[in-house]
Amino acid sequence: MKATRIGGGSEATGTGPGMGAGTGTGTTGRPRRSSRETLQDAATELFLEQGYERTTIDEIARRSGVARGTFFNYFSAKGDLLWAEADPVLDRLPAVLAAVPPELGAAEGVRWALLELAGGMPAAPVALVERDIIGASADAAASGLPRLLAVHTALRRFVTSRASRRDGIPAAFAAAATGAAIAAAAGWLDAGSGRGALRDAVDIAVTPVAAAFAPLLPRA
Amino acid sequence: MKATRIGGGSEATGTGPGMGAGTGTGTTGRPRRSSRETLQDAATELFLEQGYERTTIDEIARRSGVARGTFFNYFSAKGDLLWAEADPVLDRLPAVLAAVPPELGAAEGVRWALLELAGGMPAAPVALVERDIIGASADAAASGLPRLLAVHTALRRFVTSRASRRDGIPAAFAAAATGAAIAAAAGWLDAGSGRGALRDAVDIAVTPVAAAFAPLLPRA
DNA sequence: GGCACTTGTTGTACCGAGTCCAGAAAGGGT
DNA sequence: ACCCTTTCTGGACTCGGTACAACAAGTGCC
Repeated sequence: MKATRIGGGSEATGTGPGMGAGTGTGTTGRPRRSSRETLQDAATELFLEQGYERTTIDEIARRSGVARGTFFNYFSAKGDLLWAEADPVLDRLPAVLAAVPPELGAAEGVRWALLELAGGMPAAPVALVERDIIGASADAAASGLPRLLAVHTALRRFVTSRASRRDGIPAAFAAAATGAAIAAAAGWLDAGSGRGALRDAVDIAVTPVAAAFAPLLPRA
Repeated sequence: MKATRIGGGSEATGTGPGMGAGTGTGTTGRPRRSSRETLQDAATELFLEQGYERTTIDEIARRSGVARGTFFNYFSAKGDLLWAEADPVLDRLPAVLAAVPPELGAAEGVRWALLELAGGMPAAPVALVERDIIGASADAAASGLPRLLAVHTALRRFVTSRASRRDGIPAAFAAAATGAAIAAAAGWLDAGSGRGALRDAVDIAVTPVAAAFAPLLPRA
């Protein structure tokens, strides 16, 4: 229950204690009165009404007709509300990296995995559909840091495993690719309704980075 | 006194209210009893003794023989203690970018500015000389986010001003360069005592990124 | 129906970061 | 002496997050 959360990959994405339906024995114990979506909806309402920072967990719980403590059965932090849709996709990154076709080099592999991930992102992810919410609040932005670190860590591990190189290049490439991908995602969110596929935006941003580092990362 | 801190560039680097010595009229009002260094030293001691998270602002203030509230006259947040040496350098970035030789393109200009900045970084920056302190703590890592955003914002502004392009490429390049530079700095810190110049590490990491994006960022 | 067992919910107490503010201390200038 | 400016102090307050013990509400078994 500590889970320093720094390189783990956005734990607590599951459905709180017990994982709801579909876990082993299944249906024993007191049934859940609330649900993730209930809290999510209340929170989104409040965020749109009065902004992220000015909304307290107490209000969210009260509007959901639930005790404050119960909130933390479903979300481990206030900021997790903003990543409800994105987290399941991000959590797939290590698995996707493990599934990278073996004929690809480290750089192409990273690009492949990021595009794969972007393709799986729901069309309207995150409660921050109106991204002004997160953009305007340092607190909200801070909730993105663990995700950023998780992506970076996963990529770095993959790169160092696939390319035999011991200097700073693998980490630099991982960080640069992470940055490019996130910038693409941010721009895609900012583009609003008329935007195209996230995958294309990520492609445009990541491809040059991968191309630049590919010759520097010889096969392991 | 609000200073949302999200795109500003690590404000509150100055010496609290009044800026100490050297501001206009100079020496009027009650003289400062404590100083930034006093608090800094007490904090560093405590961080090394018991770690960053387990050290409270109360303890730092008490060891410095000062009231808790006084701490916030000198640092606007606990995390700022970790960036005392680095912040003044980072704050120079906008000015350095403004001084980029006009014959350089956007990509080369970013590289030039980052190298310039890295060259000015003190040899043992940040209280996190032993970076385990920050690496192990999500809270401590979070204090780096505003700095990261400030760097990214400054670079993005420079790139969009110097290269006429309206799609996601400028932001992607800014983010990739930021990531590469930070990865280099992190690796340099991890290298410990036997490390070379930060400038060289940043050079190695940023150059491929700049080279990749240079052809995509035609002169304005 | 009654019993154990499991799990979710509640309420409360607690901690630490950060804000706010009124009032006291410590100077300088006149 | 008396103003003026600035810092320091101490306390009250908000909010996010943790911990925990008591209670509620189901299931399965006898």
